[in-house]
Amino acid sequence: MDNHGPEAPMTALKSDPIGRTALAVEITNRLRQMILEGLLHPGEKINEKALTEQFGVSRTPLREALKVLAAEGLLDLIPHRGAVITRQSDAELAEVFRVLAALEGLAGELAAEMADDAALEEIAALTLDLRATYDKSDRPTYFRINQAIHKAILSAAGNDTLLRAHELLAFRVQRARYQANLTPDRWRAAVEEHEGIAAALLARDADRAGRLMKLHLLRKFDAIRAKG
Amino acid sequence: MDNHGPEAPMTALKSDPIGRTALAVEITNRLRQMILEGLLHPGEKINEKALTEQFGVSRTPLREALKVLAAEGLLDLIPHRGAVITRQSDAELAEVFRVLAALEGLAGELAAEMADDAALEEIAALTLDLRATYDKSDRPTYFRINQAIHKAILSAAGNDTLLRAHELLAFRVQRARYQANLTPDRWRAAVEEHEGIAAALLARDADRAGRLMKLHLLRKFDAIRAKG
DNA sequence: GAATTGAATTATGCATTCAATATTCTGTCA
DNA sequence: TGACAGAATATTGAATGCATAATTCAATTC
Repeated sequence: MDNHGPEAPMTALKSDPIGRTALAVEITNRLRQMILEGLLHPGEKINEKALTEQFGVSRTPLREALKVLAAEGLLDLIPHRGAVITRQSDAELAEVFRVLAALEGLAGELAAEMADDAALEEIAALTLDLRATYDKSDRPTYFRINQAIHKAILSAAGNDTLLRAHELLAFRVQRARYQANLTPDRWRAAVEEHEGIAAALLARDADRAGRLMKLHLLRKFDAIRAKG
Repeated sequence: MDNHGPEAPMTALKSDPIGRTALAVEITNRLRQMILEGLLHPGEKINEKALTEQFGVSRTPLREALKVLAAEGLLDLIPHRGAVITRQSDAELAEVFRVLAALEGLAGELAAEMADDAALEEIAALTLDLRATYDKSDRPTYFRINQAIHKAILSAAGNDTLLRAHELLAFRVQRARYQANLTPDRWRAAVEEHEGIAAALLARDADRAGRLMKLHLLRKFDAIRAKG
């Protein structure tokens, strides 16, 4: 698996081979990472000067990075008053999840329609692994495999636009660290849902795969919300 | 109706009352408009100097605007080589439409679930108007009302995240001017689809409203593709 | 003692300047 | 005539500087 993770989103289509990445995109990625990891707290105001000193760059590329992150919805740019990390209300979290559910539903649908057999078998295999980690109560590995499955389905859909739209929204809920808590009931149900999805994919039942993916996301959100 | 249109997307949450908009956002909007209107052609390279002279500003705010538009997917930023208007292949158009269909489907679903009666009745009324313009073969008005209905449903969904995600993708297909041609058959079918959607909304049948909206979009795309 | 006004400070918005890379032009050679 | 090498030019990337708006803080007034 590629290990660049969220700090290098696939936006970088044609970055030149050697480490000659533009400062602005480097800063964008670093800042996004910091926000996602919680080093910068929602509601917190960003001080340009402090960051330029921390990064050792001038304000110009930093400000360009801020514009990009604002476009991604991670920051609010308030005229003459600077950038503020967007705070996410419960209501907004609900909004985002609803959209994510629709997008992942579409991913399931498209994966069932268009993916090649190998991709679907890989997803099925991962789902077996998921069950195994559940049986062993291995939470960290479970989370990893769960992420891998979702990513695999998104990829199998073969729609970069979908991938990008999903990525943007996923950034915004990642901060919620919604995976931190998982009740036994929810855990069991989630595994079963995944098995249902894998089955639908193998059966090439696009409609069912889509519906199950969507439901899976909505249930996941219900579980998060239940915790408060 | 508010008349700021696409040149002032709802990103501007807290713009200060008096006309003191930042240059960078002004330029962003102007440039986006120019791209959407086709004044800047896909594949065309953007010359910063030329644009700074045209707008009468320095390169700094212009470059910030370019970063934002690149984040929106309207431009590709190639290191040391400048910005290029993204050209949309047929494949990409198909991708975007698929996602748009999912998003509008969600909008229909949410509108049926959450909108207040007044909003739904407004949509129903607009749908009657739509039928009337169809009967009169008044294409320009038809297009206007059609747009208004879609916008009204999106708004009725009461999900700003959905609205924003939709807006971003809508920008990208707007350039296709897919409304320019409309066969008699397709036109009739579209009106009927809209009536079905309005009925589902009034019946508060979220599932049906969602499915019909999604289908409506997919059919619209089929019609575009048929033309080539 | 709390509130308010105005000066001092700080931060932001934009323009300008400098540096590095890419592109174009010109002359030479095959 | 066409291809190539190298200089000249243009363009992009980043830093600095300046103007303006916002924030802070102290002094004054009620």
